Amino acid sequence: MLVRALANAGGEVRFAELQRRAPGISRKMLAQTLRELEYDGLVARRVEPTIPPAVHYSLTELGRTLIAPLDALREWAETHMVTVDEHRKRISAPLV
Amino acid sequence: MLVRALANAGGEVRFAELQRRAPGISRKMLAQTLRELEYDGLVARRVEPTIPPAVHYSLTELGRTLIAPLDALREWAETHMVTVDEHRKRISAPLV
DNA sequence: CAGCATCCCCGATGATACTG
DNA sequence: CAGTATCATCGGGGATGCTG
Repeated sequence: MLVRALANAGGEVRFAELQRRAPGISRKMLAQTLRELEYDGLVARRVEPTIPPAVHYSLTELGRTLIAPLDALREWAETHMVTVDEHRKRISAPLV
Repeated sequence: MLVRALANAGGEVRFAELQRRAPGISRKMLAQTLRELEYDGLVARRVEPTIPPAVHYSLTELGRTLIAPLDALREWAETHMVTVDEHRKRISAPLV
């Protein structure tokens, strides 16, 4: 997730760099999500008025409070995905 | 969320009861989601072969391990939603 | 570089009706 | 009671192209 990508970066990250850190996300969704997160006050956006412009994103203090609960979830997923997969196979009734 | 509704219930809950505990969710989505959760091994389903049938749902042990991280997130939301709302108003550029 | 603007499509979900 | 089947919609998101 974006918040994790921004957290990993530590400080500010530029748009393109963020895209590399969030593999699979399209430019459109990246831009859109960043706008939402900025709107919510979770992400700060800083524009350097050069040509071409350089835009830097970072987590706000509020955004950083989200890291822990989010990581808890991610860790749950990592720890239990194997178990879940095994259970799915055991059922062997491929749902849908 | 369903997991929370099941957690609240403590033990087994029947379909209709679950629907009451998860307001806003349609019968279709409830049934579908329950099947997925069962498939993943997070939810156990027990059918009493009476007429009409009585189906009982409950969290498995695996399902219960998900409660904590999920609640952490929910609590984050409850604690910070006010802040987020305030920030949105301060921006006053109604996004979209 | 960092986005918008468009067009387009498919899948997720709701509404409704039927059943063992 | 506890679903399933069918139909219709609607909007999220991808692809592409343009621009300050």
